[in-house]
Amino acid sequence: MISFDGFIMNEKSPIYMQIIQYIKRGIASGAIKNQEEIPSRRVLASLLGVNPNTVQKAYHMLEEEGLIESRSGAKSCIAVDEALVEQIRAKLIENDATAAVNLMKQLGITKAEAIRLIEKLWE
Amino acid sequence: MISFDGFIMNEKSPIYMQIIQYIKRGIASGAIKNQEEIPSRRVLASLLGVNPNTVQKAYHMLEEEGLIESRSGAKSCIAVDEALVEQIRAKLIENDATAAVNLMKQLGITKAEAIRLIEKLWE
Amino acid sequence: MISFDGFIMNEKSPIYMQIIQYIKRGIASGAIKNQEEIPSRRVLASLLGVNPNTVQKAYHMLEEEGLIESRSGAKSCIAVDEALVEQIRAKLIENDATAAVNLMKQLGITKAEAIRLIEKLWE
Amino acid sequence: MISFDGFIMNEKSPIYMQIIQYIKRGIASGAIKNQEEIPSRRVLASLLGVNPNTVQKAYHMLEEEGLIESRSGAKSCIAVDEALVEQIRAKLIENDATAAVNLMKQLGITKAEAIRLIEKLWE
DNA sequence: GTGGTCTAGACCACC
DNA sequence: GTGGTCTAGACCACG
Repeated sequence: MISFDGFIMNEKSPIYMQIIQYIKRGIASGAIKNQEEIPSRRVLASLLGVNPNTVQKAYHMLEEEGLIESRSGAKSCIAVDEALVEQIRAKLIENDATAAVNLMKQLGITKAEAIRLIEKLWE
Repeated sequence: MISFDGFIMNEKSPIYMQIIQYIKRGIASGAIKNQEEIPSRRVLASLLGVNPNTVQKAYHMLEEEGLIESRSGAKSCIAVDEALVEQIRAKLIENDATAAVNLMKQLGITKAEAIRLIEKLWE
Repeated sequence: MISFDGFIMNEKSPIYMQIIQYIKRGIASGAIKNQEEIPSRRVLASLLGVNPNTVQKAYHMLEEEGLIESRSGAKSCIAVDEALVEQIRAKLIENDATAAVNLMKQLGITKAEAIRLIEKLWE
Repeated sequence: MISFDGFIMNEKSPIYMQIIQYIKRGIASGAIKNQEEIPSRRVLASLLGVNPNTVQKAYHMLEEEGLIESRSGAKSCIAVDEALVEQIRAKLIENDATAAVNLMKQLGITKAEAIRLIEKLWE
């Protein structure tokens, strides 16, 4: 069963999108494995303090992307293969790095300073 | 006159909020100086390809926060105390970089790969 | 034993409601007679390809309306007074036919076309 | 502007579906013409006493079927050509007639009686 | 208990 | 004012 312990909700983006991102990151990082069970709408909704429909929307979109399999009355589970995992991971990494670069550029930092900062923070 | 060259719009948050964030970050980075002029609603709206009302909303909220003031029809930007600006800037940079580092670590990327990625994306 | 041969399921209303309507119409038409036996939940469920609980819900509501009664484990169907049944039937037929006529008139079909269509669809 | 004077809401099917049916029937019967303006979400919602979102759902599905054109900030209007109108009309007529035939069959009426009834009710 | 759908209200961007 | 989206709560069919 997927754990949502590390999930932190912010107000910047839609909740259902944050759930999608959390699960995608989990899959990309290997923390969430194929055929792993996901919490039901109600369980996750009460865990996050949101409406079950918000969770439903996230799950539905993940299902449309082929990352989840749902069967009415049964538990839903993750359905990804290795190639898909790698594809998702590559896309997420590029997005994260691009966003960070843009923010730092905007704050007037130089490339050299940025790299030094990354090196320092990595430890 | 404030430049909006580095402004990149996303669809995740309201546009007026993105404009506010951009100006706040500009002040923090020192790119926007005290008493510097800001584009009129119409000019910025046509520059960003959005509705003048959207720009108006952003300016109005900045005005309420005391970061902008009207002066005989034209608007100008008020920067806060220099030392404070630098302090805020350092904090923002560290936050951004830390967030990026954490996200990339979570996806299982190595430090060397991360730095190579940053260099490539910086142009 | 009540026959469900003519039962056609649609997706517009709840299944249990369709079962209730079918039995009520059967009583009105005289196709279902007083004290006639109804299929058990399981038999009807497998016949219609639905969940036994769905049939159970329909039977329960019919029982509350006094149209069905339990008798030593088996269920039987209670028809109301003969004259009343005929009266209800005439009214239902007229309603159905009037509704169909109005809909088709509204769509600009001629009487002759309508009759030809009915003949064709009747088989 | 499309009139909803003759619209009567029932509880048997979803409200948004009834709105769709009403508009489709209007198009099929010629009562609603191409390029005709449709009421805004709010106007129709307050007219029918339902939530604007329910109207929105109906309009959205009609748009997906290519029967409506929406432009943000502007009025929406009907967008159908002759061939499409005839296609919709044929489909609706068949559905209505089939439903009527099934209901009457279920009430134990004969084909001859049904046709006599239709003829009588048509006047 | 499970997932699926309908209705509702508030907020957003745009004209 | 317009259409579009997010969140919410209730109900349904099914196991």
